Amino acid sequence: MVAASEVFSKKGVEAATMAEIAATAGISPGAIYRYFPGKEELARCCMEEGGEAVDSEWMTAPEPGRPGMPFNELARKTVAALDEPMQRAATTLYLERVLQAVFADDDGVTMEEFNEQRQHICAGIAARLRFEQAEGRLAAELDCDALAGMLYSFYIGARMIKLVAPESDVNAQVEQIITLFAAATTRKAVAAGALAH
Amino acid sequence: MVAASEVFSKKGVEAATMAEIAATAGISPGAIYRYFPGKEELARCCMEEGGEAVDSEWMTAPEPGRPGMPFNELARKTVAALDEPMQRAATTLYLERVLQAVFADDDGVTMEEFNEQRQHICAGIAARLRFEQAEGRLAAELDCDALAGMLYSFYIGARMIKLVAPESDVNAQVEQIITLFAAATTRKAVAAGALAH
Amino acid sequence: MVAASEVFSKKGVEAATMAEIAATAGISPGAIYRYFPGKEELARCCMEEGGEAVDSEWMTAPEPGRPGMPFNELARKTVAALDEPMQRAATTLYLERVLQAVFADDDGVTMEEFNEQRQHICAGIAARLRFEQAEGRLAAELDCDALAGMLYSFYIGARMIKLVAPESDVNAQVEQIITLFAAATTRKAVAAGALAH
Amino acid sequence: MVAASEVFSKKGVEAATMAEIAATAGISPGAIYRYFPGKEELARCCMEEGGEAVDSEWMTAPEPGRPGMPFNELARKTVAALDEPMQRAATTLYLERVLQAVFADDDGVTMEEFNEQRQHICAGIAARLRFEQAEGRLAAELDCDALAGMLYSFYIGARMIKLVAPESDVNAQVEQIITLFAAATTRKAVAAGALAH
DNA sequence: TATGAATGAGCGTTCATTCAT
DNA sequence: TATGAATGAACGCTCATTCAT
Repeated sequence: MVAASEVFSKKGVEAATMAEIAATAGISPGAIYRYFPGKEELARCCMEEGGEAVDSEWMTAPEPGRPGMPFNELARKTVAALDEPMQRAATTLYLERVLQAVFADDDGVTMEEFNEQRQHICAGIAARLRFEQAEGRLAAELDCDALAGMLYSFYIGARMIKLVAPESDVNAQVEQIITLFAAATTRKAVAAGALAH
Repeated sequence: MVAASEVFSKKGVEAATMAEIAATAGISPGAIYRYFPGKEELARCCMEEGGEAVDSEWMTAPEPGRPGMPFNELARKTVAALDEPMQRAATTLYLERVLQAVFADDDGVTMEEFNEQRQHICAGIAARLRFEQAEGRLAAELDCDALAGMLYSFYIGARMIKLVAPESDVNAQVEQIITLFAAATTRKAVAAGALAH
Repeated sequence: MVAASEVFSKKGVEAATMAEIAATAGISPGAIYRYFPGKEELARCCMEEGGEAVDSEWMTAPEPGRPGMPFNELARKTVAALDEPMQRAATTLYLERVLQAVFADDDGVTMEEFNEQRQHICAGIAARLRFEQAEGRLAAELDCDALAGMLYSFYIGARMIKLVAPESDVNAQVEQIITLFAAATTRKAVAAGALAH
Repeated sequence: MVAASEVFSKKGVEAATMAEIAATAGISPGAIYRYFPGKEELARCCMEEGGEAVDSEWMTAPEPGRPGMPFNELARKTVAALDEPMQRAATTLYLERVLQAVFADDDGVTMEEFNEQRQHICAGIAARLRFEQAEGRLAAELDCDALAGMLYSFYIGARMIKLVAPESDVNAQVEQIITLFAAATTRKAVAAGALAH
């Protein structure tokens, strides 16, 4: 619901009231419950609305015959999407949900959701990195899983920074990563060339 | 108030009640209002306490005569500190502060604090990276400011991930960065060596 | 409405929702209001349906020429009927009706219905007891009206207990009553016999 | 709370609102929660307030050296207590709770409470009846457990009838029971006397 | 006539805040 | 000054009822 996202991103999930969301949407409070079982689920839906497309693209690993979007291109697209206006709402929602999970007493049940999503995406990133390695575009000695975890952390961090400093140039940052990856690759080629002499 | 910080860290600002804070502090609920005008202000005071021991080391740029801790070592130490138990409380408090700033109606006044801190740290990181470049340990064509922003985002993201997945191996991730940096450096040396032939 | 009775019996009047009644009846919630002005009236109609098959037998007093079923037999049959599965629904509906009457603001108008029914049944029981006395099967010094009231209370109580403890052996309980009645009778005969000496 | 009992007995637990109870008690709604965890517990406390003294007296079985109150006296006292004004509230509360338990989906957890209380009281009644048998004041061939169940049902039923017909003479009914018991006893003595001739 | 989405008042409960002691 | 019982507004949510279709 666009009205819910609007109120959630302006006030936060905790501070937003169902009455205000309903008023913003131009309906009555009770009508919300026809479509969502409660405030919690409404917030979850709002959160999943943003970035789901990009996330799912990372989760589908490339294969030799079906390489999909090259790593560099997908990485650029992912961070470029952070400039979309709705990202702000998605990120604050995500942040609130993380805190809620951290403070929840449900023995980590809620946290498992985040971990599963993270693990899936990290696995997807790692698969793509291994694909790059197989294609000779990434240094073979790099640990793709650790690298994927590092990239995911960077992505999460960048989203948070965007919240506080929307002008931060994440695109330039991802270019540095791409440059580093390229440098780590060509080194071997150059070294091989050097040894050939 | 140390008692307030304790409760805020454990339950979150929203979930913490003045009654519990008072009980933890060993005083009555009413007594809190002698020292703080309300819960909100109490939370703000607790958040401003957030010390930055490691952060400050990054802020002091190295100089030729006083190099301080090498980049790699400081980077390793910084992420190693994420395994300390008190980090969890510090991170949750930090995240809550971010949310508070995002939702605050004070026209970004609170947000400025975050940005100043971030900019200082990023500047410190960039200075150290430039020092590494000057020493020939980092490829000259890398944009140190962008790289610093990327490292800061990674750090912030890693702290969040640690909250949800304490078992995540941030140390391995930072090693990948160090490896990438080293690879990007040696390439030039190797290339230079190759060209020498 | 049979659907309404079904839902009321299963959930109770308060817990039953118009939506569920409508769904059970296979119509829309709004359609109910074509036939009943509201939930309250619907409940009242369902409650008035409560048939009293066994009850009516007690109401018809025996006469010398037309003794009908003997007291003991009818008493046994009455409590044996409490084991029928449909009794549960009938009893809950009865109890809810009692509560409704107690809480109603209609100055006891609703309560009069209960009292009339109770008085008729008690009168029937008393008539049968008097018949037993006349036949010499029940001690003459017993107050049949008080005894009838006691038996009716026992019956109502037993129905309630069956609700909470379906395994309670009401048949054994009624046998005790029959035994007591018999003992109270034979005493006189024995005493008479003794006096005859 | 006397105010709660007043409102509960006038409106019923379901229909009574915490706001009305608070207003009747002359306090604010929130103040109720300082003394009771919620409406449910408040209702339970109100219910237990009535008749607890009598109940507990039945539960303590008599012993040869410590016979306690004779059965007849205690029975008379128990039904005489039904004329106390607060009994009405206690009975309606009890009735509502039974219905609540019947309709609850908690797999009979709530019902167990009623059954335990019932079983304790029935056991107490049976123990007293056995004591009477041992003392020769009650026919030995009577089944004390079944008789106790019958007396308990009568008591529960009488309470309900009092709700609908406060003028019903329960005292006269209990006198019939006492008469029946006495008759069943003396029969044997008389019979023994008769046989002696 | 029947529908079923929408209404909106009202519920139990919480807890930051106050103030008589 | 400190207490802690009391306040009371506000919340998420329900559901009997309505009414445009």
